[in-house]
Amino acid sequence: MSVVASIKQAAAAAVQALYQQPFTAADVSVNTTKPEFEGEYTIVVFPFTKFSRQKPEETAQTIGTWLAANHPGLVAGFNVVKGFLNLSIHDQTWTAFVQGAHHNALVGQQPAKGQKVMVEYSSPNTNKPLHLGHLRNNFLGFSVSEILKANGYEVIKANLVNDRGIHICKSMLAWQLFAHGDTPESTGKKGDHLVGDYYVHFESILRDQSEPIISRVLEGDFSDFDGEQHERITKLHTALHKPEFMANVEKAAQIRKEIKHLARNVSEETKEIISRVIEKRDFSDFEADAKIRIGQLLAELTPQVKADEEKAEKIHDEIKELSRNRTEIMAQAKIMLQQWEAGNPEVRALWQTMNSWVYEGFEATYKRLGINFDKMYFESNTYLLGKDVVEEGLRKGVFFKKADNSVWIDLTADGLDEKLVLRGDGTSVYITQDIGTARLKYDDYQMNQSIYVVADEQNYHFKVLKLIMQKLGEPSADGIAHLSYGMVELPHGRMKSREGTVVDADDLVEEMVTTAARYTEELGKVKDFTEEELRELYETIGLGAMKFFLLKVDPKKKMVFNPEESIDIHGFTGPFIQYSHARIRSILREFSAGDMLALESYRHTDALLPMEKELIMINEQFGDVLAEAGREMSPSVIANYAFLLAQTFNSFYAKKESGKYTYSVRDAESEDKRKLRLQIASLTANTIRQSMKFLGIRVPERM
RNA sequence: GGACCGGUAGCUCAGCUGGAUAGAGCAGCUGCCUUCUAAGCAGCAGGUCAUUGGUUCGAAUCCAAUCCGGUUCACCA
Repeated sequence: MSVVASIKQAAAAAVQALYQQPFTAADVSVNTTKPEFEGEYTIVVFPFTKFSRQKPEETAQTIGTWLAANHPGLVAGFNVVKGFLNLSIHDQTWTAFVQGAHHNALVGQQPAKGQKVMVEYSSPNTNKPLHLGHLRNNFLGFSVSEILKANGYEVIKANLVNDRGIHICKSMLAWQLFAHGDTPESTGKKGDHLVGDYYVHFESILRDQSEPIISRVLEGDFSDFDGEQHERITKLHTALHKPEFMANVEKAAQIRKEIKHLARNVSEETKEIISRVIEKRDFSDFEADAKIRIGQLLAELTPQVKADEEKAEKIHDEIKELSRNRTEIMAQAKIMLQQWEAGNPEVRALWQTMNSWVYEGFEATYKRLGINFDKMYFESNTYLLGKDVVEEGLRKGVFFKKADNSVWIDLTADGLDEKLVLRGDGTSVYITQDIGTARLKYDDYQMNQSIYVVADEQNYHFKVLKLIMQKLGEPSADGIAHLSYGMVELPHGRMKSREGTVVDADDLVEEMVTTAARYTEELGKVKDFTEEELRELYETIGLGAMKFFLLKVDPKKKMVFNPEESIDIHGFTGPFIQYSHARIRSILREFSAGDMLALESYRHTDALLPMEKELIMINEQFGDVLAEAGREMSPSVIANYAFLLAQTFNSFYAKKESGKYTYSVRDAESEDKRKLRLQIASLTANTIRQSMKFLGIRVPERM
C-alpha cells in the first residue's frame, strides 16, 4: 500500500476511534505539504470538525496526537497550521521503501487482475499513408495498452483496418488509369505512399472534372442534374441569389479585401493577419492611420454579414459536393465499388495487390514507431456483419421499420435523435458494422472492457453505439468505452488535405530523427559510438521527443502541434527525461555489480536530507500515479510525473553548497550515505525507465 | 437551434473527486561548467483562472446564466 493510502486509512481509523463516525479512507483528503511548512503530507481536517465539535486547530491536534501514538512507524511528528495537519513521515518508511524497490527493474508492475481489456486503435484507411493525426491515435492506443497492462489487466491490442469502400476504389481507379503498371518495386516508393499518390491523383482529376459543372451551376445551368438533385441545386442557387443575401456576401468579401490591402507591407501570411484582426480585434499588424479605417471596416462587418458569409460558404460546399458526384470519374469509381462488392475477380485482384503494398508500407511505419497489435480485423470481412443483429433487434422491438423499409432506433428518450441502422435497400451503414463487429470482438475474447481509441468528432457515434448495444442486451455493452481524443492542429489551424497542410507521419519521423542526430553531434558526447549504436540512439531520441510531445497533453483536449517545439530537447520534453536517465546511468556505471548487490541488504538508519527524502517520496508515488493513469486512460498523467521525477533528480544532482555537491554519490560524506544515494539513483533510473516504457518511449544508457 | 467538449502567464500546457500565497515548460532577463553528462541547475519578471451571480469555513475546481472557440446532430466512413 502506498504511503498516501496508509495515511488515509490511518486517518479514517482515527476519526472512527475518536468520534465514533463511519469514516472511510476515501473520505480523507491528503495533499503534499507546501514547501514552507514542516512535513511531507498534509491531512485537511475541516471535514472532521462537523463531528469533532472542536475548532479545526484542536481537531488537527487531536488527530495528530492519535496518529503519532497509534502509527509511530508511519507518523514521526506533526504540526498544525489552521485546519491543516502536516505530517512528518518516519524516515524508516522511506528508507524501507528504497531498500525494497531500488533494484526492481519492473517497478510499478501490478499483479494480474484477471480481467481482459481490448484496446482498438490505429484503424487506418488503406488509401493513404499515415499522418500526424494517426500518430496521436497510435501513441495513445499503444501507451494506454501498456498502462493497463502495468495495472494488471490482460490487454488485447486490436487494429480494425478500413480496407474497403469508395475511397479505396478511388486509388485503385487512378492507378488503373494512370500508373502504367507502376509498383513499389519499379518506382522505389513505399507502398502506402504510392497508393496515396494515386488517391491524390484521383482527387485532382475529380477537381478538374467538377469545376465546369460548378461553373455551370453558378451560371444557372443545371443540365448536369436530374430528379431530386436538380431540385436541390435549384434551391441552393435561388438561396444564393437573394439580393440582400448577395449584397452581404459581397460586402464581406470587399471588407476582407481591403483589410488585406491595408496590411500588404507586413511580411506574413495575410490570411493570419485577417483572422487576427477580425476574430481577435488585434490591430498590431497595422499602421496607426490604417487603424481608424480598420475600425470602420470591422463595424461594417455586422453579425448578419458574417452569418451570411458563412452560410454562403456552406451553400458553395454543398454545390461542390453535388457536382463532384456528377463527374465521369466518380461514376467510374462507384461502378468499381459495385464490382468489388459483387466479387469481380479482376477488381478483387487489383484490390489485393494494392492493399498488400499498403500493408508493407504500414508495417514498416509501425515497426519504426515501435507499435504492434495482437489482433487484426479487416472491414472487408466485417462490413456485412451486424445485419443479423439488426434482425434480432427488430424482433425484440428495439428497432422499428419505416415505410421505405429502412430500420431505425428511437433514442429521443435518451436525449439523442432517431438513428438509422439499416438502409431501405437492406445495405449497411457505418453503425451497422460497428454493432456486428462489437459482437464479433466479444465472441472472440469475452473481454470485460472494450476501448475504442477514436477522435472526438465521433463522440456522438460511440454514445449511440453503446446505447444500442445496451438496449439489445448485448453482454459486451457495458464494457464499451470511447477513449476520445482531440484533433491535432497546426499553428495555423487544422490540417487540410486540400491545402496540402497534412503532415506525413514518415516524413515527420525522419525529420525528428535527423534533428536528434544533429543535436547529438553538436554536443559530441558519444563520439566512441559505432554507426549502429548512433543510429539507434538517434531513433530513440527523435521518436522519444515526438511521442512525448503528443502524449504530454490530456488526450481529450485538442492540441497544437508546433513543429519547432516538438523537436525541442529542453524543458518538458522526452529528451530531457532521457537525458536525466542517461545521467543517472553514468553515475551507476562507476559501481560494480557487487556494489549494487550489496545494497539489497542495506537499510539506511541515519536521518535523511531534504532532497533525499523528496526523491524517495516522489518515487514512492509512482504506483498511485500509474493507477490514476489507468483509471483516467491518460498517458499525460505519466508524462507529467516522469518530468517531475527527472527534474527533481536533476536538482538533487546539481545541488551545491560551498563549492561541493551536496548529494554527491561517489564522494559522499560517508559510506552509508553513498549506499543510500546509490539506492536512490538506482530506484529513480528504474522508475524513469518504466514510466517512459508505459509511454512507449525508450531511454538510452548514454546520450 | 439541440447535444457534447474547451476558455488558466506573451505562447504551449498542468492543476479541476472543493483546501494553505494558482504551477511547469518555451520565449525574455541574471548568474553557475578545473569536481558523478551544462540535452543541466539556481534566480528575476510575467495572472481580473472568459464574464456575472450562487452554494460554504473555503471556489480555477461544484451549480446557473452569459460571451467566445470547436465538434456533432448524413441513407459518408
